[in-house]
Amino acid sequence: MFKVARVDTGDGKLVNMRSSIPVYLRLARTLQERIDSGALPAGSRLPSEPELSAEFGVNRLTIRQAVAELDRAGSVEIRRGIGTFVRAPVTRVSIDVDPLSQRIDLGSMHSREMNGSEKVIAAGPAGSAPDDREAAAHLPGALSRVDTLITIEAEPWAISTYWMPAALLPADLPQETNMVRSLGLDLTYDWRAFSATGADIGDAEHLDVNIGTPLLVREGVSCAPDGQPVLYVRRRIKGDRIRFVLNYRR
Amino acid sequence: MFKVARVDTGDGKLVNMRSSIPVYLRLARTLQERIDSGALPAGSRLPSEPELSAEFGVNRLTIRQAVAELDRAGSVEIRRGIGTFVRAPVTRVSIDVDPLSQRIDLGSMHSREMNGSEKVIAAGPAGSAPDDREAAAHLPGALSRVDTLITIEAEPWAISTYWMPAALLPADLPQETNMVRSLGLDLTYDWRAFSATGADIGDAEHLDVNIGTPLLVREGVSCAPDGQPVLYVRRRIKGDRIRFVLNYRR
DNA sequence: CAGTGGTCTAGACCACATT
DNA sequence: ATGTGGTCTAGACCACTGC
Repeated sequence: MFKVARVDTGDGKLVNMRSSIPVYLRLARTLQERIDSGALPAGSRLPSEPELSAEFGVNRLTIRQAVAELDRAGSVEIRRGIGTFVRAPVTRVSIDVDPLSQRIDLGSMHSREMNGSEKVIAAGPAGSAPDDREAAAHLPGALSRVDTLITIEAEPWAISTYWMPAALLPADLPQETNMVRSLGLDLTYDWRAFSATGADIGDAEHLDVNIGTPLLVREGVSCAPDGQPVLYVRRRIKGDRIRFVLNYRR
Repeated sequence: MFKVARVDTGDGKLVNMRSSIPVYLRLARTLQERIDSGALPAGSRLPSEPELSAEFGVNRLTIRQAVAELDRAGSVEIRRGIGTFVRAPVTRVSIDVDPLSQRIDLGSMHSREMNGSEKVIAAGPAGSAPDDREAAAHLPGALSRVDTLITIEAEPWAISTYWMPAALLPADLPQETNMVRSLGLDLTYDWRAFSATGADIGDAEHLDVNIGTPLLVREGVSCAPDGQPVLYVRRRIKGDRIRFVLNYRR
């Protein structure tokens, strides 16, 4: 029923009836419609792969391809050994940020009675990696680089990378730390930027997500009291976790 | 050479030497290392799938699985019928935003001498979809909803969804428009938020990207001069395209 | 035309979670 | 033990690109 329509050209060869849209995509759409229509409500289990394979008359791999699309779209959650389930609409934690001072950060999570920590993954001199080179465009002189993993409630939440003049990196940086505080400077924001990216292999490993998972990127430069830029930070945060809110209401 | 190590248990059965990390992931890492090391510089073509299949002694499908990971990680770009190429580091368009007034938006692209347009995809009353329900939490009364596609230099760039009290939707909304202007109100920002998400099936279709592609989400509520919230906007922007910069320097 | 990546099949076995 | 999703193979054919 969901097979590619084929016609016999007379010489015994079978040719596709070029509906052009591949089966796995039509399948993904069909399943998404069942979700949207309520036939498969949030939390419910999809039929197993062999069941779907039988129902639609296509190979199990084709089914898997369709379900993988729904997974990437965030419509379903695949649990190995158990089944595939319809996701409930995400609710993101909102981080309120004053548009002017911005003095609130992920650190504000601590004040939310959430059990968070920041641990150093790697520290050392910056090299010639693409991101090292970008950092060099924002800060003067030779740079050091520190990578940290922010964990909240025992779950990895974000990866931060800090670049700073080599002289500023504390020699005795503890493995568990609050980077900004450990620099011992009163920093002010120069600029901050928001963008989105997919998890690369390293991100995926540390954050325990699939490669390509959407991440919210927040980066920027901070200045020392004398106005000199001394810190460039790039933070990649699990995209489905968080929302930065800027309030303009007076 | 890259095959799963197996041992004969004596009864003729072969059992995996549980290196536990699947072949396709080890392959992806190997290829990523070749990219990072410069052995495969930006712009260069990877060996074709049959070539990689022969080199590593694994099935072509396993190769494809590895390359697909690199694609999702943004490391390579697959061009059908041509080959797979190492991506250059992305450079994003920076949109400067005054943290206080924020009176700049995607509309600022027009002033950048870029050829942009906003076209209506759909318009009508809001239903009970999850996002419709969220909009209802921000605005009073019965809502209308307008979906638009923002195109710049003939390439789809962003999808916007606007919710507003039904009375406010212009009856003669042109197919090509500037939504905010066509409301004919002097709006001020109540709040704006940034988050990240993966493209769903509809997003992917309109933006011409793969399902799950990271998108930057910018949403918020605007108020009429009398202070009443009258517009809720949610915009999904191709993640690798753009960066919102908030400047704090005085 | 030849070469590239894209889709699909049938079948095997594995890893994980529950019963 | 059973059922779920995860990995891998061998082989076929298709769709697109460039020569």
